[in-house]
Amino acid sequence: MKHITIKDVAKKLNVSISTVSRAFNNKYDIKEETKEKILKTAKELGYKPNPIAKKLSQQRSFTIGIIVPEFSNNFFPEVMLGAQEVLLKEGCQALIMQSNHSWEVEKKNVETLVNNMVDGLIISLTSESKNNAYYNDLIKQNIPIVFFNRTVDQIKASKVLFDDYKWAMFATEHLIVQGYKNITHLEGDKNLTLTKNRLRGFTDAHKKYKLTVGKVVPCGFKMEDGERVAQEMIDKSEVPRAIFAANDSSAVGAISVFKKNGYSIPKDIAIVGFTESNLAKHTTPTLTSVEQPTNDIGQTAAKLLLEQINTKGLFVPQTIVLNGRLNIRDSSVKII
Amino acid sequence: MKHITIKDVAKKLNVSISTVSRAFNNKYDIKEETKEKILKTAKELGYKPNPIAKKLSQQRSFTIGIIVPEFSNNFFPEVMLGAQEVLLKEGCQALIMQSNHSWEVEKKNVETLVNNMVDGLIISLTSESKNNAYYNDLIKQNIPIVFFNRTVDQIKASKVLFDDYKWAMFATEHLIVQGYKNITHLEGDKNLTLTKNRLRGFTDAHKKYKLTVGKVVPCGFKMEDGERVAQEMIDKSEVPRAIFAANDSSAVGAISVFKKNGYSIPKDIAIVGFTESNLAKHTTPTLTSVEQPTNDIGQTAAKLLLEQINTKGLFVPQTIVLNGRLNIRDSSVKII
DNA sequence: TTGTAAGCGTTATCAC
DNA sequence: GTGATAACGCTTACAA
Repeated sequence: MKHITIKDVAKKLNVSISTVSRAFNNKYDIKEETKEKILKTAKELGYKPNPIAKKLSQQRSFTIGIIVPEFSNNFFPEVMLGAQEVLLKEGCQALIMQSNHSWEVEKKNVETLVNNMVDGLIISLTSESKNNAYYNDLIKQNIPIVFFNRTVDQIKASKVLFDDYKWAMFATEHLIVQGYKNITHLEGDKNLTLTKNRLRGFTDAHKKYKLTVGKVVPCGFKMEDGERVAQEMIDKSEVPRAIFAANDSSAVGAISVFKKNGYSIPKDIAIVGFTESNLAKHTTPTLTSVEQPTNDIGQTAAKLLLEQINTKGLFVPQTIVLNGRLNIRDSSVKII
Repeated sequence: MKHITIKDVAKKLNVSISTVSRAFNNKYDIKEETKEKILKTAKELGYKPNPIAKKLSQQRSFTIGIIVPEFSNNFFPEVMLGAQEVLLKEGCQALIMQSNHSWEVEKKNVETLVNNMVDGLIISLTSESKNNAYYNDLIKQNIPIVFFNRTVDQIKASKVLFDDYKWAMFATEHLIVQGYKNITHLEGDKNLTLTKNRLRGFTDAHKKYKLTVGKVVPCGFKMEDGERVAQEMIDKSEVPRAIFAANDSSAVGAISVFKKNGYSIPKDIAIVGFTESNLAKHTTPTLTSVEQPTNDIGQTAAKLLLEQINTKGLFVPQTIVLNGRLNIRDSSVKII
């Protein structure tokens, strides 16, 4: 497969390659007439600028890297879609990699992307990642990075966050005001800021209503985590009256184990999820959940990153917090 | 951010850049001693080969592009994981793009990847794609492509397929042998081979048992499609006794509408899905579904592609058909 | 075994 | 306005 190059176009028209290059990059003076002529024959010849050569020459790739822990949950795909919308408008391309919940893979992905000269990175950390120093180093090397949702406080970079505290509080409150006592929180992966914030929302909701804070059970974000924890609760005969789960996946996992063991939702156990997934509307009962503005998160992260890239250095890290919504469904309503 | 280059290493050691290059590419003669010396100081200096320059110079990228219609369903992420496993072993990297069910986006993705000098492509077509000519052109240009699952007959390339016919037949048979009559098939997106094959399996299962073939309703692969079709059935009072759905998503969509309208599954309507999703085990009732060997599909596609890349030209397109499994769950059992 | 130099397809800095 | 030409970082004949 032979690529047509700028040279072929130049030769065909008896102009220099620099003229052809100029025709494709509006920033230089060039006679309108020759420009059109070049553009026309370039199209005829099927010329496509080679981005690789452009990258090498410009030391800039017009590509940004996106690293997410997983694709399986539909949260991340939706965020990426949002990011791609704004990147596309700026002529940037997204290079997507998944770290598959492993810090090693995440680090390797970062290196691959940096070596491939991405202009910047949009990252949501794996649950495991503890290497803030690594990222702070990268940032010191002037590699633009924006983090979203899964991040840690110690990293000094722009961030797009969801107010997990506030919405965890709302979610818990929703259970409390309906009169549920003995509410247990299934805690997400530790050492993520969002996990701490959701926990804080959970406890503060109790405090607000002057209730003793419910139990907190380490769980995780996967269905299997929810299944495991629910099974443990049943085995220990410590099944709570209501649950505020780490996320929808763990909630769904827990629900299925509870139901299998004869518990009825919400009659025996009320349950609220987090991070509205496409599951929520289709489980039985339908799942109450906090909806995050996925598309908006992606768009905001991309905008922030592009801004940072274009202002080279003299920018201040920003943290933008976005709003959500509590979708109340059958899994949490009080049956009288 | 200043990258350390081959030059820096060469200067430091007073050797030529070609020697340094050779030290990193074992194929040339080079004194073991100098090689080690170079590798050592390269590491000290923090030298990382620049893949962009390598691509430009070698006209080969050691990157393969993967294009899928979507990430939302967990079928495609699992396939990609499988592909990445084998690619990684060969020192290849995967560049993933989603076409978001649009032929225009798919075409643009292909162009982006080709321009970025991917060594080959692994593609699952969007439902819309009708442009076989486009792909046949690409193949004529010697761009290695392997298609998986979603493909059309007219494209002359290697393919990794699932025997949709066989497993659709098994799925339908499973309903028939339990005594269900009046079985309706929710048909997937038209003009995909797999849709035709599933339909053929559906009809042939009926023929095998000398039954009149059930109704076929055009549906699609999304939850909304299932919801829409179920609602139409209810509105027209044409609710069947059993359903073989296009896939799990459409099955789940249909189930939720039926349940909302007072139908009981499987008592009133038995239902079987296709392409085991993480939903199947967690719906109520749990969903009978055909499980596809996702990881294996990815691995096989990647192997086929690498083989094709390495044998440049003198290879024959292969079609590999993989096997699956019917997971029988509550949604399809006969209640006596 | 090592060095020299041309080339990969662009962009960018000079002249003219 | 346009054309040479030197980068960008690497590979790879060909010489030495």
